[in-house]
Amino acid sequence: MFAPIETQRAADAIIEQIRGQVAEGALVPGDRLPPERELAQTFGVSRNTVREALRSLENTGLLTLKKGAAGGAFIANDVAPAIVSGFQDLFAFGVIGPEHLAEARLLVATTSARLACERASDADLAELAACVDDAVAAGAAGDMAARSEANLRFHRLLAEASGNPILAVLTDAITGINRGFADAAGSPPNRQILPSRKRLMACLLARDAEGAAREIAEQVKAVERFYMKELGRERRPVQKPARKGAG
Amino acid sequence: MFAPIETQRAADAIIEQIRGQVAEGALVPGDRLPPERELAQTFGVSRNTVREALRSLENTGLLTLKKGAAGGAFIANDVAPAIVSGFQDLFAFGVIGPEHLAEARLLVATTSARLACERASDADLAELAACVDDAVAAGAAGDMAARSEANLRFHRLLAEASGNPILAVLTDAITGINRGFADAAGSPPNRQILPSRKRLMACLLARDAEGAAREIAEQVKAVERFYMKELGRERRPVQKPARKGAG
DNA sequence: CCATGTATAATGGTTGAACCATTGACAAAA
DNA sequence: TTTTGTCAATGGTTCAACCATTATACATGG
Repeated sequence: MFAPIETQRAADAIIEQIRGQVAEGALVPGDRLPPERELAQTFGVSRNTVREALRSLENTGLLTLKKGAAGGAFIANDVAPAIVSGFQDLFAFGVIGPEHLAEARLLVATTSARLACERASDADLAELAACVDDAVAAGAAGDMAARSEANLRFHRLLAEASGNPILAVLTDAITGINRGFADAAGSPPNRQILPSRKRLMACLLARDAEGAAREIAEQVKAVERFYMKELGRERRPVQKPARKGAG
Repeated sequence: MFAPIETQRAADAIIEQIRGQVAEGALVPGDRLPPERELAQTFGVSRNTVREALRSLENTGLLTLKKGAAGGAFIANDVAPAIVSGFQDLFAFGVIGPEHLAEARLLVATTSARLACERASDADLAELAACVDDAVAAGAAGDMAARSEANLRFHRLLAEASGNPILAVLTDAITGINRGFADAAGSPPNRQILPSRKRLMACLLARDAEGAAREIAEQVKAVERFYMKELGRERRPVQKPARKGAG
């Protein structure tokens, strides 16, 4: 008969309104919101409350706050970092384990490779090739950090070449978590990676989707094995724990 | 020679510290942070600054703020909603299009089905079966909203049964965006969905991974076609636009 | 003894005013 | 023309106060 009362915080209501305007397309990337003091008047709240809302939206990547004379709150569409840190949080909490990560990485990488075979433009392929060259050069120069960075970038480029931004975001998320492992364990030697990359590039150029998927799957698994060995950490296959209902 | 100066905002530094404690495992879900007033003293900043940090973390799902005597800031691990809304933002900005969504949905659903065949517990299968029954009952009762909800829940349960939480989160994200379509177009009739569900359940019980994947793929595609027809919206296959480098 | 109500204290939610720091634009001076 | 100074706009932060909500302890009445 009667429903429980739920009051909404002022800042949340502001967040909702701004999100709504974005969803409707009334606010597009690059647009600038009125100054905080003006927004406070418009919404009929204090400036602190407005700030809480703006800061939260900035934190999720929806806004960029710039100080100074021509500053203000600008609409950005750089929300990928929020998704990435969301996955990182899930990992930190143990909701996602290394085994889930490995499985997802394999899935995303093979799918990216398959789709990239169908859709990669010449420019994409050139970028991928250049990235491999960078890794070679960095390895030759002994710059391990740069080499590792190039190897991670390769996955990102491959995902972009797939034409599906969702895969690119997921690749970022997975890489973001895996970077911790890479920092701790170092990267596998180039002699383990580079031949695979060469073969993969050949598959991409030949538009051989299954070959490309197989190739990157092998390589991802090899890197997994390397981490496992280096860290002595057990990255066992997914094993479902007992669940709420029952086994 | 000299590097540009970058000052970090106080609130961001606080966010970093709290995130760090969570990542280290020093803070686990359920833990309670000191009151805002105390944190302000500890960090040597004003209470408003502390609040900005706490509010941002609450907004990402890392914290839950409870008011009242035994209230405070509690560590939560409910970050999935943040990931979901992140994807919704990407969709609102047009970074992700319906065609990307359809592709991802197909991928996630088929993968979930395959893995669920290997790993689903009896309890999982029972829940899935019960969910199908719910959809039947809701359909018979003419409660379209409940039926639609049950059908979406089926995907969620299937992803959970896969044993990989990443798939569950992605399912939530995709569902979150798709819900908009479902609200606008209504759901496909049960006669289109239910036979497929029955066949899928049979595959799951028989641990027939390929059959299950094929079955849900067909069904997802059928739903896509339904939306396309109902909304007159063109959900065309992924077609890469001209890119930065060149075509 | 138990149920009910009531005061109290802890805590987040909000306010308003003030000041600082940064930034860009424009004017003034060299 | 180039440099330098000034100024106004804007976010960043602080402080002090008060309100609203909640759990708990305590008193009150049956």
